[in-house]
Amino acid sequence: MVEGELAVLVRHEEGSGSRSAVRGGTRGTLPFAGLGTEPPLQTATSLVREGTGRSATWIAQSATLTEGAHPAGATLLIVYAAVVPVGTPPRGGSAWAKVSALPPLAPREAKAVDAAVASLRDRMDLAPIAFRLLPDRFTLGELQEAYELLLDRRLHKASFRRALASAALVEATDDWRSEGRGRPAQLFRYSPRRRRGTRRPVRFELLA
Amino acid sequence: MVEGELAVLVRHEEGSGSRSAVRGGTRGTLPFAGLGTEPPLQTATSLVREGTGRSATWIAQSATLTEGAHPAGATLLIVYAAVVPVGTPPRGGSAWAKVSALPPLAPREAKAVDAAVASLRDRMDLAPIAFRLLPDRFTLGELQEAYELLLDRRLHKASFRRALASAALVEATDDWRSEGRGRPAQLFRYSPRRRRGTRRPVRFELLA
DNA sequence: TCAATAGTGTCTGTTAGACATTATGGA
DNA sequence: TCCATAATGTCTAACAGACACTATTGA
Repeated sequence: MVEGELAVLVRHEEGSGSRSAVRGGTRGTLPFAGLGTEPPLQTATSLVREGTGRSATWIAQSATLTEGAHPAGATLLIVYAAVVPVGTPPRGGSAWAKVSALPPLAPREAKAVDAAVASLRDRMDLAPIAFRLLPDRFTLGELQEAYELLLDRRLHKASFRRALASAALVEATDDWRSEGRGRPAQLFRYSPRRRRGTRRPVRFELLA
Repeated sequence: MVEGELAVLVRHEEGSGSRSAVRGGTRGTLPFAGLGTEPPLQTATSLVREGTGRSATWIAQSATLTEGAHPAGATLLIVYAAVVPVGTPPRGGSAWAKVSALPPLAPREAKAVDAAVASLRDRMDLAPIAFRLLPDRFTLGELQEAYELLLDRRLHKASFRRALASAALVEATDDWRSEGRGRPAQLFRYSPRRRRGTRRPVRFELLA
């Protein structure tokens, strides 16, 4: 997450002659490794470590793509979506690129980004992904922003906090953070207490 | 769907000597084809046609597995979940096997079934999967059974119908079907009218 | 007439969203 | 003091689930 937007780790290609020069900026590539003997989940985990110096706070397979060209010449691309907290600095010549302002990517890599973002959105109400985007301690405003980012819509503040409180997912700390003008916000920690209480009601409205 | 339960198309292996004889019944294999030049979605679509003689009413990629042995010796298995209406007869030596009573499968194929079922359950409220399990015309009781099967829980009849009516997803036909004793049930057709009306509220309760 | 199943009407507790108000800091 | 932001209390409309009831068939 960068400036309130989802961001992806990209490595900008070395300018290898005029061939790789493309209108709209330098080309980028996503973290990639060939399929070896180890499980691909382990490979993905290592790629996160190499690119950020820390472990992902959430990771899952998103899709497997076969259509479109890939820079490394692979015939098949297993896509993983991994999450690290906001503010994690990139390492090893990589950089964060907001998903709304990606550098030019190979067609298949652009699809990979779409699939990864889609899988975050699809799974966010089955896994605490929003919390994984935040540091250990956060304000409720920050948490709501993370949810709004993943849901791609505005939420009602009072409703959001009521539902959060009734789910007993966060624990207040004694610290407050002052951010410019207004009243300081209390810092919270993710500390789930309940176990799968209510079941979600059937929702027909989302069906085509 | 067979007898109110999800079922998978399996081909029972020929008894090739005592080696393949396994306690618990003959071994089975899932529909499979090697990765060729065509997109795997197209391969999956063809496999459904070969196994059922008709096109899938819904299909999507579920997972890509690398761990565990696979009968055809593949190093990697791209799993697709496809749906056909209840009552579709198997073809070409295949048979329907209820997911609760599968024949012995290779470890990776057992995982494939789990992944396919999980992807149906995960996506059912974003795609009209329950309707795809039913024939063109169905009773509301049958529809509710399909939903209960996918949700793995009982639903309240009046609530189910109220929500369905307000979503304007089905259209009544003039036909009724008498099934044994009681009052005949009216037949309905899937005929969605609304387009993404209400948004689903944030659900914290499902998060660990 | 009885039994069994389909379909509905009504009530109630819960809750999402709107609105207003208080709390607490900086300028 | 004013302003900006956090946090919270109250009201209301919507709705899920419970229950009871009517409707319509076969036995």
